[in-house]
Amino acid sequence: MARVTPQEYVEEVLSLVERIPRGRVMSYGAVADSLADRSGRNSARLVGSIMARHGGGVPWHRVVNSAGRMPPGHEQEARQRLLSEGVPLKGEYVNMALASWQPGLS
DNA sequence: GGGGTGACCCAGT
DNA sequence: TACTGGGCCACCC
Repeated sequence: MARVTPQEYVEEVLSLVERIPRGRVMSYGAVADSLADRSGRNSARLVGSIMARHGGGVPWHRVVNSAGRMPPGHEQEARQRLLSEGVPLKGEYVNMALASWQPGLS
């Protein structure tokens, strides 16, 4: 498969995150999986690194880990934003069963 | 060139 | 619920 450059991969990740609808979320792993075919990469850890470094311009709070936990150091802000978008929360976690989204889904 | 680190994930214990 | 081990891949010494 085509193995895009690291920089192109960053673009792919960011543009996908931008497409996550209000009130829905995606896990790092789901993002990695969705881009796997196109990018030749499938590393949730890499997506996490990318969000940490380049997530400033996208709705980063709509990306959480597979358990629905929010990024360390930003729990408060993320929780606040998710809440205002109507994302179903279970205490400190996002209710992934209800909020998870993936491209192709309406 | 080599090794540690991290906004991760999954299966197993 | 919590911890471990193996896999992942770019970044920074």
